[in-house]
Amino acid sequence: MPRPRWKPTPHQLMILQDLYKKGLTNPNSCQVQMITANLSMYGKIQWKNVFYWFQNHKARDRQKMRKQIFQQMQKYTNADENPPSPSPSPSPSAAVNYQLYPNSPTIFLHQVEATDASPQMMKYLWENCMMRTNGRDWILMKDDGSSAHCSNNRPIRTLELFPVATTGFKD
Amino acid sequence: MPRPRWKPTPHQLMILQDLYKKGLTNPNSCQVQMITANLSMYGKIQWKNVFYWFQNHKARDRQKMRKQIFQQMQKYTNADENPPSPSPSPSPSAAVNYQLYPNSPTIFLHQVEATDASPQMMKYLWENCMMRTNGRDWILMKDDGSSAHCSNNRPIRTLELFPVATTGFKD
DNA sequence: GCAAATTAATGATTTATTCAAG
DNA sequence: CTTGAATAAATCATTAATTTGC
Repeated sequence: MPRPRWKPTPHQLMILQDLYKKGLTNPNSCQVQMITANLSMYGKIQWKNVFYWFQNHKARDRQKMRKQIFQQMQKYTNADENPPSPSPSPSPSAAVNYQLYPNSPTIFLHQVEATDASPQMMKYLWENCMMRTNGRDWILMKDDGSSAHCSNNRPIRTLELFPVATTGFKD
Repeated sequence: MPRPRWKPTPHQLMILQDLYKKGLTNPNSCQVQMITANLSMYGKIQWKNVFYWFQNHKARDRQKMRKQIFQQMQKYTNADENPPSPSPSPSPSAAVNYQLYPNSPTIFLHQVEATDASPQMMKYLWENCMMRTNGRDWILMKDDGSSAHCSNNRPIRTLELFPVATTGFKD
């Protein structure tokens, strides 16, 4: 009865993590679409899977960071014995400077360099998304994961722009 | 430079409010799509406009309610003079029972009856969405509002199912 | 009256929390 | 316990009301 959840293949996961590490933490819908298209070569995947992955990854990264900071603070406040440093007070309160709502500016792709996510993908993302950053499309996919062409006069072509040759990766 | 915001026409607004009042406070994506299709007869509109409208409307409804409750509490605590009722204490703390995360169950459409949003719409929503409540689609539209057919083998037909005759409403 | 200045509404986004599968 | 999925809350940003000084 319950629909099975999507589970990224190792290769898909690696690409996602790589993109994230390279600075793409908040992809717009166009970028999500491109990523989805690329990753779909390695297994069934939908737009929303990618979308949620970035949402969750960012949130939990942040969570982890907060937790660390909290632990640091506790360490400093609890341990009355030799606070590790007498240098100009890297005080606990400094840690609170962690910015909660940075209103993150659009991440530009030149922050993202060559990656497992193929240079072609980077090129495509740059040329087709960032160059018209104002014209964000909303791109749709059917829930069953079928490739759901979204034709608005001329269809949006995506997959054929990515390398089709095998990468030697096993899923 | 800034893209203009969508503004519901009076008729669109009336339909939205009507649906909301009738109990449809949390439409799923399929329902949003159907509503969008219907409303697009009365003016340019996109999927996300409808989606956001319900999100915001619900949130601000809730906000208003909380505010009222707060004011009630203040009234009771500040005014030492004759608390209006001696009945089994409709105490302020009772108000706090307001459920923050009700994990709202899917609103079923039979809660929604004949409405300004045309019986056809209701029928369609029921037959095409609720009957396969597990198969929520993600439906997409281009950001420019163009009608962006989403063809997955057979195209999704929507508009022609709604009445096209004028309703006598002025936008 | 009537604009410039403030404030209230509300559309659009992002972040935080919660639910639930595995 | 981890993490995909979904909803709620917080925030940003633009437009409409409204106020204010002339």
